[in-house]
Amino acid sequence: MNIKQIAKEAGVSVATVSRVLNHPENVAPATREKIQKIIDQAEYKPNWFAQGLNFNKTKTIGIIVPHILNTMYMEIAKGVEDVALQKGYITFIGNGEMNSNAENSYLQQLEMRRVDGIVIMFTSLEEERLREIEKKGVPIVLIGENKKIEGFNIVRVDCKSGAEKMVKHLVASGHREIALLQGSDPETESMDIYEGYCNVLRENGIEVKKNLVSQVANSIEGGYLGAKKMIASENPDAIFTTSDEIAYGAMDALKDAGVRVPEDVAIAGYGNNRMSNMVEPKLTTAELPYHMMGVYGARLLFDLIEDDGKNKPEPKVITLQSKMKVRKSCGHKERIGEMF
Amino acid sequence: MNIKQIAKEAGVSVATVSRVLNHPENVAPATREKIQKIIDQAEYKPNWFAQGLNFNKTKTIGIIVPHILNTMYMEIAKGVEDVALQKGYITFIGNGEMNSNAENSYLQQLEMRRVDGIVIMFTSLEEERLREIEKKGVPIVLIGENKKIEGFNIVRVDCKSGAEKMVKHLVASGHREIALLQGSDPETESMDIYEGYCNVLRENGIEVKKNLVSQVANSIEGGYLGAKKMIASENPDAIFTTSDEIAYGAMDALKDAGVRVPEDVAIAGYGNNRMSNMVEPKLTTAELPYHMMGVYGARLLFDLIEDDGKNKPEPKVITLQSKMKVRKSCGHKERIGEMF
DNA sequence: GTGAAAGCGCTAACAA
DNA sequence: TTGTTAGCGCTTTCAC
Repeated sequence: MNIKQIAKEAGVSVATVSRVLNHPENVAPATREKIQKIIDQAEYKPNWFAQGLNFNKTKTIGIIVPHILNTMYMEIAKGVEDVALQKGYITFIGNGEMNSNAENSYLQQLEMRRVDGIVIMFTSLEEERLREIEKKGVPIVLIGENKKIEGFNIVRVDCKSGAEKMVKHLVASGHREIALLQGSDPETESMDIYEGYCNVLRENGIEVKKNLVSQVANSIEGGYLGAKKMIASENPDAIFTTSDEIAYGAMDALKDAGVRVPEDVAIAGYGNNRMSNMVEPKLTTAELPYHMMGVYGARLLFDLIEDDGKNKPEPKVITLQSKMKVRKSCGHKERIGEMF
Repeated sequence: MNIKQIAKEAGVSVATVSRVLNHPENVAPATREKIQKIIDQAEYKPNWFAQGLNFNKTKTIGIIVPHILNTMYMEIAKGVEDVALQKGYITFIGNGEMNSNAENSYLQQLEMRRVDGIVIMFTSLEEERLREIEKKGVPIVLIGENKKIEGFNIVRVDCKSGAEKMVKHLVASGHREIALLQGSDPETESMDIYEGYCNVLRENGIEVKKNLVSQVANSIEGGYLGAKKMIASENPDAIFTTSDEIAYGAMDALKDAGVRVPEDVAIAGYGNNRMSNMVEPKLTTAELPYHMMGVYGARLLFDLIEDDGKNKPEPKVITLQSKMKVRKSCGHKERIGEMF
């Protein structure tokens, strides 16, 4: 069913049908209703391609996530999607696979398919590449910081102060030998956490010991191996990790080594994964506002998309804060952050 | 940059340019190379819409998942995506939100956007609706069974025999008062598990007690509440659940009630979530071949897409088996299914 | 208020 | 081997 058939059936020209679709106010009520009725009962939908060819808009936005199996990224994506859907847009979710190759080829696909905008999370792409896309008129918003990239609209989390809160909590709980298991990606976040960690230790007159800081893979396995190695040579009384997954692995390593958590060693994570109040003991961690990150990111994007292009506004930076979730793994008596 | 400009620059007609794009073998090598060079350095990409208007193909497939935040569904989706990407297709992932309304509106979007095929997981849609889409020429493949729907290509898991294996294991471990916490969706799976559960009990001369079977929400919370209620009135020595999430909740409820797992009550789940060997005690469960479900689903779909349409083959049903993961929550001595 | 027709960028049938 | 041109389905300008 196409516009021609509708026109024929209604005894009007295609132009008139097109008008009731796009500018109904310019059509006489009687004709409009007659045509609309035919459209409705034929369940006629304008051809997507033909429309695109004219409008050059797809009402589609692309999202690139570092990893599709990571719930936190998907929560951000859902935030983006929620806003997009509400605006009548649909989203492509692409798996960045944590490497710039995959990101790149997905980006190319999105570009080819003429998406109206792109949200990229924790990208490992070069600034140069992003500029290229942007220059072609496709607005880009970043979620998650990357120190090597500047001048884009971005939603970031203040990891440094998040880490500071956490380390302060550990120090206040009597810990002094605080180890840091640092995941390698996202790099910027990890480094910010390191900074916050150092700040608070120094403020409290605690020496930052090189041996207590260790780089590990950002995964359960990475945490397991990192913690195992750490306790083999050092005697931390607390372990702070840059992700909850690392913390899970660390917990398991301690358990296997017969070290009690939190009695012997406290553990604190970062990210508040869904499972962090299911592990035993429940994990103290910092909650990131994932969904809101997506929502804000989408809003930034739509500001760009809906911009008439005349005024080139300064790129905006939205900084969100994380929130402490104190649970049992740090030995706190109360169990804040209940099951539900 | 469009095909006309390329043609002009190369001093040929648009047809020739179009040919080097689509049927390069029909172009004289010299012209072909000259044109190709111009295409390359101009980074010319054919207009998506114009191509679509001619081919009426999008090289896009739609995936509808029940819930975007559920890793298992996303793993299946990744299986689909892996195959699709390899074939040069890109995927839309749509959030079904566990209800047919959301599924429906997403489906409509996919249809409008002329996707070449659709994979729907654990759908709650009516068969009627699916037929409609199919009739419009969009191939559909189902992943996850729905007893109310028949006659589609489908990938399913043999949950009944999976449940039988599990209950046999529980019985063999000396349990007789085996409770079943049954999540309400996906409904068919849940009912198949129930069937398997009954079968094995009967085979072993164990009465199926109504009070030991309880319907709960398919979530951690559902499991928590269900287990809490169950142990308030009954004395099960094992609890089998239709999902790992329910099992997590049940574990927590027992813990809160001072009941030891597995010493007092064994717990077995279904699904082998990523966290199931991180909870304490590690959860005995059945592993479903998520990724393969997606891969097989995609293959079925591409069979349909690539079909010339002449022969209408019988819809295929692919049945996959789950695999026991025996861990500590059932009191088994060995810890099969290690950390990694 | 409505219709005729040009044009969006491309493909492919037909002609040369 | 290459060019000319109709046509994919729609929107919109320009006339009436």
